[in-house]
Amino acid sequence: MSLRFAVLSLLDIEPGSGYDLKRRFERSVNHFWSASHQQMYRELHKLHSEGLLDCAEELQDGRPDKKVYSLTAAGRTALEAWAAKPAAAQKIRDPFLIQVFAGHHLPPAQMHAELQRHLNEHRATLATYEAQNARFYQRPPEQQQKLWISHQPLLLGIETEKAWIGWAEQLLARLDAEMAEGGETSAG
Amino acid sequence: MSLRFAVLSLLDIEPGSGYDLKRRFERSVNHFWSASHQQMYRELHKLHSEGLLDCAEELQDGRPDKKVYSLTAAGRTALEAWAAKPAAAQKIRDPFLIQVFAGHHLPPAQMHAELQRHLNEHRATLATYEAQNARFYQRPPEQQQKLWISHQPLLLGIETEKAWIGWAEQLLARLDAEMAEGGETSAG
DNA sequence: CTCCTCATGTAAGGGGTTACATGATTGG
DNA sequence: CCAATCATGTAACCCCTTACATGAGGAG
Repeated sequence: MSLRFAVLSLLDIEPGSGYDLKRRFERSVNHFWSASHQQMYRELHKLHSEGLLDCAEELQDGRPDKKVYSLTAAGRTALEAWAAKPAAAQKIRDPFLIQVFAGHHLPPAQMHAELQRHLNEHRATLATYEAQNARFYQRPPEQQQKLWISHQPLLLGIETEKAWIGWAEQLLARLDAEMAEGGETSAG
Repeated sequence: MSLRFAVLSLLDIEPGSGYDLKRRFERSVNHFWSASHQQMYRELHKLHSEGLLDCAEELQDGRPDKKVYSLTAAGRTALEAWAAKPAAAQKIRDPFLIQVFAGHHLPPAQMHAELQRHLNEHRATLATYEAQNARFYQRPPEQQQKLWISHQPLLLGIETEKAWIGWAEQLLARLDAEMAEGGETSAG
């Protein structure tokens, strides 16, 4: 039920094709939602068949034709109704944490390597978030004021990544200590 | 693919029925994974049919009989193999953030109320996590040492909830300012 | 008498992933 | 020649959610 409203939200800002949407997902809402192109196309067909979207075929030469979707009045109504509807709070759901939970099945050195790999990934996503954030603050002030609420999820993404990184660093330090202890010949 | 290993991890610690597992999920791994009883039963059947679990029917009187599952040698092998297998880092995926992103469709007062509701929920889950954490530190030291790695996901849960709460408080403050400004008759 | 706990399941539908399929244009 | 970009789709499968179904025993 969430994807359709993410799609409606983006098409409300600016109409576009499935292909366009996929890229806009990657560039703008990636920090709280993602979807494959198949999901996009399926959802667009559904929304169109339900009368929430208009579809205009745009013929191009040198390039494949595309279908540009935009909200109908019913689509806008549906979006507004949903925006006001209370939703349940989301909980973490991270497969890697199952691995950590079962971490005693792994030698500390290997656990350390895995964690380090994840830490690098999270540092990289933090960097992209901060770049996006910096770009936001380079926009003209009136745009910043208009878009400030849409910008808030990115700030949460940044804080969450920082929390993850802090946690991983502390865990790595502890694993280092554990390995040093295990590797010692006598002293305790 | 994740549920099966969460199930194997818990049954590796102690065998149990589907019903048992459901409760153990709620009490112990709830901060990073959850599942309904239907998922449990389905997964247990599958794991059993694949030879990763043994099943012993335990007849009880005064209560319904139960099926107690435990790992086979193949199950333990599968669990260990999976524990060593690199997994992709998880990204946030929160429907509420789509609502925030589309927040301009909502009057600030209503947005404020919704946020406050979510904030309360997150504060409540933080409280339960901290209670769980306190209980961990009341265990005997040798258990703490043995289980320290399995305890780490809870620490991440706590940090993540704190980050969420901090973010929401800052957003609420900003919404307050916004509403005060909008409610003023002249001064600005 | 009603609700809760214990204990297991079926069925239907929605959401998401992965693989396969097509076909022109541009860049190295 | 190979790869990437633009652009849309089908098919199969798995995972998750929700609703429905059964039935005994204990607490209020």
